[in-house]
Amino acid sequence: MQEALKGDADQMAGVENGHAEWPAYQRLAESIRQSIVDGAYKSGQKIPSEVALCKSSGLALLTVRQALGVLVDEGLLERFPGRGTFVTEINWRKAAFVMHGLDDKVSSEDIRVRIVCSDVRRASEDVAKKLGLSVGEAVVYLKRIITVQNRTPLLVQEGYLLLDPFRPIMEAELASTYLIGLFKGSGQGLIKTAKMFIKPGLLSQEDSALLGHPLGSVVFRLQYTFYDSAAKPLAIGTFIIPDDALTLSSTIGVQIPLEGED
Amino acid sequence: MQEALKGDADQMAGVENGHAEWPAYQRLAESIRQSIVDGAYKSGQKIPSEVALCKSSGLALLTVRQALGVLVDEGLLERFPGRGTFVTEINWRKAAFVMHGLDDKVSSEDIRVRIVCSDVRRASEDVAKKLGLSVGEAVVYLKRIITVQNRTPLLVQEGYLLLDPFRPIMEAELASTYLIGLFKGSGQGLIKTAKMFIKPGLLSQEDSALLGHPLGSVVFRLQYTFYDSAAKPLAIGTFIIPDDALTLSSTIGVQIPLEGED
DNA sequence: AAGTGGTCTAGACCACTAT
DNA sequence: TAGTGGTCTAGACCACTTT
Repeated sequence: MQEALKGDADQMAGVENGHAEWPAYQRLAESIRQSIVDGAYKSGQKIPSEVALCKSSGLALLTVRQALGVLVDEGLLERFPGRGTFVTEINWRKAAFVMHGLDDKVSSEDIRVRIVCSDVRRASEDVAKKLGLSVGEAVVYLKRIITVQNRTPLLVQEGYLLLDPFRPIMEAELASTYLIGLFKGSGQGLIKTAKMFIKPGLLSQEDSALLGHPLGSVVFRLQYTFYDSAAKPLAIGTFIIPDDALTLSSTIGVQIPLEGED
Repeated sequence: MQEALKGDADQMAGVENGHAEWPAYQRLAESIRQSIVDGAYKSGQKIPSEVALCKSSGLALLTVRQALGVLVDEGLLERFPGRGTFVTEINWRKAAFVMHGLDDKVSSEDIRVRIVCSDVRRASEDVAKKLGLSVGEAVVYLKRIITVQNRTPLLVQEGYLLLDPFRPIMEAELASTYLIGLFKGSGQGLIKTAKMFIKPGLLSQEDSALLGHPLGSVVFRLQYTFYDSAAKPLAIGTFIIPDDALTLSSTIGVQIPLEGED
């Protein structure tokens, strides 16, 4: 029924599995992807319309749209109503970077959280502004160090939490791996949004001692703000992460498997 | 025809436009999003099935699926065949960071590229490995500084290109804003993939002079590898970017508009 | 006016998971 | 066995862009 696809089938990389058939929309997506790689569809140029692809592939409109959707998600295609579908021109400045190296370690069970310091402080101008408080209001200051068991310390966390007078924070909660646990009981106030920024930084004397890294090493400074469902900030702070503990990587254009990294 | 949606309509934030009607799948998505924010659908828990949502909304299956797809893309929902659809538990370690501050500046037309140094060198062990060459083969070394007109320098680029004996590189090409121009003529060899890593770094004496920043400032080091359609590396190098010229930011969970940043 | 993508319907069969 | 999401069909109307 779909003889037009037979030609595409041997362009596929993953069909050799035998009894594991790939869905039609994936096969079509791979076929178009190959046309982009080959240069048949050139960067910035228009590719055949949905209807044309329906005819050439023998697939239904929705299936063709599904295939195109895959490639749009991959950033290979851009679609414009009334104009057509175009091959995205590669642009390294539009890259999105994902974090590696932390999740596998931190999500493992043998994590230890050590509280370096925790007390109630008066909000400084900066902290008050970021937490939506008045200067001088009470906040919880927190400094913790997170270690994978039997290993060198992974990161330092330093930040401020809202002080909820109706629910004092327990010492045990402060050692929770997931900061979210801190806000579980607090009324509406579960974390619904997190905003983060990454900046490069230098290790301070205190933090270099805590992390066992040389003074003046370069680090990632991951600044966060956690919000509740009413978009009210609940917590701000910074994760201080040695550069060897975290990788921020990105692949744009046609995805190719990454071999050994350094 | 779709009276069940009327109740959702006033939960919508963007309907006040009047004659600009929102599509049904967006309205349903917003309605589900609100249920997550309100806590009606709790983190990690299962939400009603597609069929149930069809009935309660009066929409067709595909439209419901489209709405759920939106929320999956936003990272609010996760779907598992045979089990159901669940509210994603928020996890800051799964964040993806996008770059700001460069694109608006670099894409503007008044960009100047100044070549600090460019010559043919013998590939070192490291360069040879990354470009897939043998040690000692000839490569083009390149150091450029990129400036927005009448402003302080934006970034320094330092890297190595494959030397194509059939197509000598022109001086004018080396000043191209888009490095891709360098590979336009070179046979098959248009850039099809870019892989990048971000690390924190310190400004060297030479680069601090070029950028007009104090020695020892912290910077982003954006390491890149550009590949052609055969996954052969064409160019490697590093963009050295002062920390005030680039922002890496991420929002996870329910998206809320970001007000003034610092 | 013709072409394009965006939205939407009303069905269908399948593989997988939980019971 | 029942429920769930994944895939797929064959239509339809609309807003928009280009000619």
